[in-house]
Amino acid sequence: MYDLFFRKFNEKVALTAEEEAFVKQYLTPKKLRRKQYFLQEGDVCKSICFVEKGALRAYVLDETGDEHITAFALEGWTLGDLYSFIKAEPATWNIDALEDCELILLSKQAHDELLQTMPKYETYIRLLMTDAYMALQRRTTYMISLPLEERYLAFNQMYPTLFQRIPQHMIASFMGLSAETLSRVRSRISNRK
Amino acid sequence: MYDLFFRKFNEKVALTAEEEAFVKQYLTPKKLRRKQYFLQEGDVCKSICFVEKGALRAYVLDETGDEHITAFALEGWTLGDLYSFIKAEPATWNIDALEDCELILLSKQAHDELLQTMPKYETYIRLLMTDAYMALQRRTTYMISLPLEERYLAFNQMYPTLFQRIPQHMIASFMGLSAETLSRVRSRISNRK
DNA sequence: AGAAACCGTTGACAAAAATCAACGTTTTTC
DNA sequence: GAAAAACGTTGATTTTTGTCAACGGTTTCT
Repeated sequence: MYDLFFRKFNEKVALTAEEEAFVKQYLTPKKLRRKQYFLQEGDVCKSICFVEKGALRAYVLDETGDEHITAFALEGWTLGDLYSFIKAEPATWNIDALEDCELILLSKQAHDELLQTMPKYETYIRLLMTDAYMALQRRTTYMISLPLEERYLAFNQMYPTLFQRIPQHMIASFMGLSAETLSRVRSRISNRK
Repeated sequence: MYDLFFRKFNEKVALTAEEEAFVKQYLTPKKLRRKQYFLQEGDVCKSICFVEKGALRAYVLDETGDEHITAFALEGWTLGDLYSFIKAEPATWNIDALEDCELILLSKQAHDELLQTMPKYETYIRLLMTDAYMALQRRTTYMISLPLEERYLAFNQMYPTLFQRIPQHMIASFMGLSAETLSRVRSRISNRK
């Protein structure tokens, strides 16, 4: 159940068996069925979740009620409305399960206590944030600088597993496009050769 | 010269006078004239810079040679091609000075040593990364979910000083728009009332 | 197993944004 | 201090993207 979580943790910061056991005390497993919410807009994001199994998406609703997907999370990724989590303010994101999920939750309280008591946890979080920031920076750079077809190819290469598993219209939403436009971009790409 | 740097540092993590002196050893001041490069695409980003005074921008060039601004930095902000800095790979960003600048440089080596020797520095970096990530997340959320006029207003509110100081066509580039489109968006907003 | 919902694609059309060109003003440069 | 470059705006036009509608083929639900 905590397998992947500690595998990922150890990739960043090596833990002894005792340290793993210590961290484990603070974690809460949770299962989520497809379409269930992990977080709803307006609620405070009290935990961030690590995905052991399954897939999640985060999205916001605009004034006309349309969904705009802001993030995905597959196995090995961590997701939450970070702003809401850190500042304890109402979330602007909704997060729900695209598939049945096994999650590992880390509450704000657990997070704060671990930061206080365990330097290795702080290192883990620092590296997690750094990686997340670099990935997001790359994504925004692509968004404003690459034409559609190159952008699709770049994103596809950046998140290959994602693009196989997630419906196209959600990829479109994630890229800020209509489903029809993405479909046409894809057909232009296949007709290139 | 190091005034603002330590002010910002202390806002995140309080330092004693001795600790400040210790950190100061690792810092290098640098002046940059308007239009000078801090970083050029292809070079490795060997330092990140803290802006004591002045303004910088980061941008990428597309296949047709057009500039797309990915980030700005004013007084109190830290800037660099983080991916290049962390991974020691060639930068994809260019960074240059929009005004004469006084910068404080932190080299990769200094960064690594401070991380090893000074837990408070790691905390500072963790908080810096967290803040940067939250800001970037908000920016991307606005990018894909808000219509142009609301997006302009939201960005304006998010970076009020920036919008006063930076030419409109750079704001447009930062928002992924042509200068003409932004100009029309602005005139639509003023005609609202 | 059958009905309903979902998915990806295509076509026709409308809306939005980019492009190109020109302009009067500032700001910079030398 | 004069020339050149940069700036923001506007108009006309083209290109890109969104929208609406329809379709056949899944998958999901019960």
